[in-house]
Amino acid sequence: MLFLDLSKMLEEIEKEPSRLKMMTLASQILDKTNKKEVDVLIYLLLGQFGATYKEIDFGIAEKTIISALSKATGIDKEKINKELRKLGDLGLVGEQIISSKVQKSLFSKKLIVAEVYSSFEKLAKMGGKGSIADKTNILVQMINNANPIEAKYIIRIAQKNMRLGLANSTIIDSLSLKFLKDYKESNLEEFEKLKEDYGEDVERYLRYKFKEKIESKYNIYPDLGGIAKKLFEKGSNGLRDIGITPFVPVMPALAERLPSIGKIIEKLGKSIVEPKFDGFRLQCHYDGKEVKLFTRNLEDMSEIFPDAVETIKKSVKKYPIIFECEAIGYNEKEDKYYPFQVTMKRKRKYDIPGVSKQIPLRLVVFDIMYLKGSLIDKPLLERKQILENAMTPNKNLIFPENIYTDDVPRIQKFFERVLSEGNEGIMLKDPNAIYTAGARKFAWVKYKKSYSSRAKDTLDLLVMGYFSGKGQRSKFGIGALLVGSYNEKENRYESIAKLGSGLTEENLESLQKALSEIKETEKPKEYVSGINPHVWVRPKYVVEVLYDEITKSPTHLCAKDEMGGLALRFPRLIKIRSDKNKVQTSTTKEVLELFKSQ
DNA sequence: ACTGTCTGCCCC
DNA sequence: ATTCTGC
DNA sequence: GCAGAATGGGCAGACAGT
Repeated sequence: MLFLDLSKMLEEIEKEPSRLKMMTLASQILDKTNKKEVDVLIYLLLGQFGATYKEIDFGIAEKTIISALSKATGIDKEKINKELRKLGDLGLVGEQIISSKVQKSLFSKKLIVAEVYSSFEKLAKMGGKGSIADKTNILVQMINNANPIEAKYIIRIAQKNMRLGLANSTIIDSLSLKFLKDYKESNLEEFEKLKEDYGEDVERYLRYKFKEKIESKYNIYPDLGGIAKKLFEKGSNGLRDIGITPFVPVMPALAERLPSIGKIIEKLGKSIVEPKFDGFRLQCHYDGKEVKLFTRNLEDMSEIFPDAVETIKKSVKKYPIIFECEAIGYNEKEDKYYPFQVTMKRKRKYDIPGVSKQIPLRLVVFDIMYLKGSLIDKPLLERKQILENAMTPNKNLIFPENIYTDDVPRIQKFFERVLSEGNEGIMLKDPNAIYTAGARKFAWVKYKKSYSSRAKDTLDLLVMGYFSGKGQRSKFGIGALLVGSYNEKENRYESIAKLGSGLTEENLESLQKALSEIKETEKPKEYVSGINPHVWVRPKYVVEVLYDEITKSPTHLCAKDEMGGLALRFPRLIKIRSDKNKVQTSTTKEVLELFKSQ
């Protein structure tokens, strides 16, 4: 397939707001391809390279692409940056620049989809001294051979962000639609018979059936390209032999959120309540010999946590097995867990043995998906029982404490105790629910302090500047704010966070109006900040900000004299406090006290 | 040999 | 991670 | 309510540049 033809079809999808129509358009692309290249096509649609669980990194992103674009077109980087801030997408910038440079070299050759893909594969493999220049050159070559539309999508592929408004779920829809059409063509008699039973809804019914089937396979074999290929090769039979397999990761179940314990119990009834630990999630596979560990995003971390591997080999008695745990750095001397920032240090390539010793991992095992066969369709209570019989706990591998109840005050007490022990919050689980692989369902609900509508953990912070936005936000010229606290002693404002979550279009519109009138060309002298926003503004506006935690920061400078810098974890806008002025900003002293009281 | 910048379907 | 928006 | 797309702090690693 010509890359130009694909690009034109992608543009159709991009313009289309209705997901049903996107599905139809995507299935038309599938109609034009074959079993040889369908996997590559699916990966390109998703803006991903290879199966979800073994994706390839490019090692290039915005800055390198800007260099390439500059080198390919002769336009200087500053100009490109300016355009980027205006348009909010490098792909659009590339498209615009190429289209304004009318004359295209006579020698430019037509791009082929498979060749574009393999160029990126080649680029991904490069490393070492001079490799950034080499990668840049590959991009330059592709851009030089590209039409404006092609350039747009090449750049977006490089960023792994296609901006089509279509992702996994709609691709699965389009596969099921394609599948339905094929089925109709080859089983016309059977189809007519079904039509007698189901009437005009027969197509929707069948498509939904196909979708469910593909989705359930995807959730235990997270490779849409591979699945599409099997479908193209053998039709629905191609999926028959896909089952949960040790060493192929399962899509993790996700938790919903609700604003109070009462509401959760209303929804779930009597629940299993466990602490929510602040480490990272690990999916563990073991066949009696080898152990493989996958993160929440299905990255293979087996080499990185040798102590966890040993723990599993020592404790797990039954296999082949797939189970799930939270891995947290554990301070043996003081018998408590390290904060997340410390556990994060374990995610490394070098000095693994040294840091393993310094920050040993404890595995808190909470679910099981496989033991000599799939368990994901069994209810949680049954899975828990199987899990506890499959391994022997010890100091490095434990089962979480839990209560089984619908008594809200009792859960509240449990919640508060668990918080005081340094956990993030609690998880409430429906004892009868299956393992909802790949889905955020009300089988599990998480509850943290910051979800409560009564949460008073907000700060009133000064807007010090703003950053231009990407995509939808670029039309407002604002993507995030730089906010800070007031240091009374030094009479200055100190940055504590960037704030980009929680901003509605209404917020953005009013901020755009208000901030445009107080722009400063230079950083105001009463500001202290380690990072520079695209635009500084005079001290004037105050915003109310919710957060989960105050952490020591290497980038923000709140309380820099006392602590070297503090920042907010998960900051989000609650409201613009137009009733407050800059004098009413929360002070650095208050922030320090809150930090110490955590 | 050191430092600063950029990157990561990073981890959360 | 949290949050908003169009469907 | 789903699916998608905005956005956060902070860590180690990989290069580029000096």
